[in-house]
Amino acid sequence: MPRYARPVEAPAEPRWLDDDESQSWLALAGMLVWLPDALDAQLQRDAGLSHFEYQVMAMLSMSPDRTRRMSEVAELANGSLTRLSRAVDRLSKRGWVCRRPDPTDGRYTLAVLTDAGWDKVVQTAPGHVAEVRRLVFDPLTKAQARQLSDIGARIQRAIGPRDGCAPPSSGA
Amino acid sequence: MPRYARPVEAPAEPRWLDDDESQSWLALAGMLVWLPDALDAQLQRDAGLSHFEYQVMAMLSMSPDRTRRMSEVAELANGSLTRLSRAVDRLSKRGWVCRRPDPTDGRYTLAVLTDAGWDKVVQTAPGHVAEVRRLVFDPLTKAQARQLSDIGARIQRAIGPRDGCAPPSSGA
DNA sequence: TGTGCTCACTTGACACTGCAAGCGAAGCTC
DNA sequence: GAGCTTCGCTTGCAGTGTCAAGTGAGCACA
Repeated sequence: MPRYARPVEAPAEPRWLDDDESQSWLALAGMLVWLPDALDAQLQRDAGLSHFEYQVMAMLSMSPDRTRRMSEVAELANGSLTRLSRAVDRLSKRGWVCRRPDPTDGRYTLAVLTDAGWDKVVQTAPGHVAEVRRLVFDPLTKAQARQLSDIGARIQRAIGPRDGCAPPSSGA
Repeated sequence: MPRYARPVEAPAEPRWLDDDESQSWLALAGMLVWLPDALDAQLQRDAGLSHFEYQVMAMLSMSPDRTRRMSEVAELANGSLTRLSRAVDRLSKRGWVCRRPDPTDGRYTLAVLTDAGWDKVVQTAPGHVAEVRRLVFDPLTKAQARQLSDIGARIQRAIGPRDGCAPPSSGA
């Protein structure tokens, strides 16, 4: 395991993790690696989509007129604008999303979910939700699920605001 | 937010997430994106290492003779053999790790942490642990930290064994 | 009007990753 | 001990991500 307990020759003297903490961190670190991986795998297998691409389409599917500015989509999907731009390239090629200049301000670009894109989301969502349920909520007690919500919020608050990204508790 | 609540026209009828679950999932998903990012950022900034590279070196620093077979390192660092091979390429170029054929079986390759690599780990560890503490343990109550350990274990168990990777609870 | 700035986005260069094919070393069978 | 298979690792390639530079629309102020 990575060195989280005190090394033999420590230069500074930070507070090393005790046994409980080490174990928690180990469990968290594993989850951090494997859960996104598992969710991506399900979407890739069943829908040919990355989790990020799915999030982009799912988000558009909940927006008025299935339309939203690129920068808003990027923020809501937890991704950079560059990443979104490339994802929209891919989704456009597949006919699920298209771009359109914002008539009210030519600097903005609107991403629009097409009818085919809507169908794709409607068809993909149940399997994805089922996987989230299977991997996250089924194994946990109700109390743990509630705790998880608080734990996630606290950790995100500690990370602090990412430049240009959603403030701590905006659900948007 | 992505569509985890029921869409207007659902084809199948899975169990959609209720409000509590949606909120938990939202918090978890955000954490899943931002925590690895924040940890990587700290290591990159302070040590010029990715989290994965750090894990590789940290793991070697705890191994007998600072040496271990490539395949073992890959497994312990939660990475593929390809990924490890390339990471060791990079770390070798910087003089922190070197490869050596296993004298007992020429098929294996041993990764060895050099003296310079050891120094690098010793120098990097305190800052990294401090960041883990700042982002994870300081914001949580003791009880939450303990819960997190169980939560992580349950979710990893649900994901199941990844091919060739550590079984559920082997600390190895 | 025009010059220059800012803003939202895209694009080019480059880095990292996984898949699958390739490689040499071991082991197995005859 | 020749030939096949298996094993552990590396490598070519394609895909996706970031950073920084580029583009074009709007805005501000002379």
